Amino acid sequence: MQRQSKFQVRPLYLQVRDALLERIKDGRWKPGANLPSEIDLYRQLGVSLGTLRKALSVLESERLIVREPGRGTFVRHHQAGQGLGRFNPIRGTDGAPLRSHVRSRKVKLASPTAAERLVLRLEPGEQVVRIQRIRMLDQRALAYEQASLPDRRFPGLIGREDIPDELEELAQERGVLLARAEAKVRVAPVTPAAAVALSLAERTAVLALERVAFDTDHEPVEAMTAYYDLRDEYCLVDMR
Amino acid sequence: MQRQSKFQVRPLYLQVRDALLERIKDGRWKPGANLPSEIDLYRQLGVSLGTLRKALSVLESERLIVREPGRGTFVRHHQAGQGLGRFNPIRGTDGAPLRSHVRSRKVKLASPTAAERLVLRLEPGEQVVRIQRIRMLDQRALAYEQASLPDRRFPGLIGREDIPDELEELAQERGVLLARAEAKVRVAPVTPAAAVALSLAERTAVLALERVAFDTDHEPVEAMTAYYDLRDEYCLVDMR
DNA sequence: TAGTGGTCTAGACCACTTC
DNA sequence: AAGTGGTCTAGACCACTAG
Repeated sequence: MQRQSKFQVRPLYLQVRDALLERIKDGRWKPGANLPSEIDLYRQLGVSLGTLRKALSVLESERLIVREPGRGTFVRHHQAGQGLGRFNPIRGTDGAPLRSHVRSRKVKLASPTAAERLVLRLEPGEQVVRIQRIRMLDQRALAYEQASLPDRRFPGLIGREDIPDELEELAQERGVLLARAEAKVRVAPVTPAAAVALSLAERTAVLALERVAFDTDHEPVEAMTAYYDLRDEYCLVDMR
Repeated sequence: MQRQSKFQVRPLYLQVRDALLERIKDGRWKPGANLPSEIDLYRQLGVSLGTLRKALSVLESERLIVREPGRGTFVRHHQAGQGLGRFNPIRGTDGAPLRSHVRSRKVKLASPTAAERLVLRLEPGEQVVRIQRIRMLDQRALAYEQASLPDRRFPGLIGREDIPDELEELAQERGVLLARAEAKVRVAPVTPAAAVALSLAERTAVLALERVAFDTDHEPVEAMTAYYDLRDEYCLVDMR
């Protein structure tokens, strides 16, 4: 590691963060794994305890690790079956993430739209995997969504029957570390396909959500468009 | 200050944070003011530099201060005329906060609804100040909003002509430190009053936003309901 | 040139978990 | 009893800003 010098250098604690992140990315430390203790780590890396701890704090604030006093430090992992994940803002009456299930799922390879090329930063000729889902809340159709992922990054999805229904699960399976997602929420008439899926009259006004998810390198991972037929549910926005 | 002991004690750096926050709240350090240097502060408080810096980092992450290397540490303040503030999620086509102006403004004292009593945690008999606004984007009516604030906390608003149009401005004027806001976004038919204000047909589906803003003590400050007639604008949700 | 915040170190003690 | 992460200290050097 390179210490601070009179030349511009990424601070040591960020270099340490990067080095630790690398070990998570390359699979040396898998989701749920227990990291070495802080003492082992700072000796191993040849930095001071304070610097190591600052690096760990960054990873913690990025929600990539969790620290448990007395127990250790662990790579964060997505728990399946917790309802719509961290990157879906729709909440139930009680404010909790919705526990929906997917009824219909279609997967196909396609050429990206101009919008997808842009937000997913695709090279000319790159294809996308499109996944269409109908999400149910008990017996009611809640949402019609269409997610697009770069085929280059998610190969082998086409024939599969057991594609995860949550972005978080799929990302974890592929070792992709999600960092952030950004959604644009609008009121819009349902598209014909969504109207059929949700059993709504044509052009009924629904909540339309366009989401883009990014990984720790700020690279776009998925672009999703979804139409929600909400009753008491709502889209939660938390501002700090 | 009380150091860590074998009894459960709020960590020293959080006690320091509280002490510094107190000086901002009581007006000793006003918005925009330059805090004493870190050296002065840690000597004055009788803690180590590391502890003081940790306290300042907390305040910085709470967006209450800004630190500028080589210049100093300052109490954050709201700049007027920056468009809809930090606690409004509506964005223009370019992703920037909207620069709207208020055309009509009505203020009155009222008895709170049951919902307001709940979210604003009002004592029996407490009154609210209700502010109705029509927000314009150039010549177009963009939003009809109704904000309710506890009269106890914001006295003297009733007769005034120059009530700030942004929550952030009003809070700053009263020395209230905003920390967080939470909004529920739905698709709903416009209310009759909003339909008139926005020149929409009755029961047109619009984006309805219910927002509650909290201060640094987690006390509710304002409850707002707004109806937006959006064109290319959208509600931005950032998830981390 | 003096003053500011940012980084980094080495070492101590603490509360908590686990065996 | 051993090991973990959390807190706290004292002191050093750095880059940057402003008079």
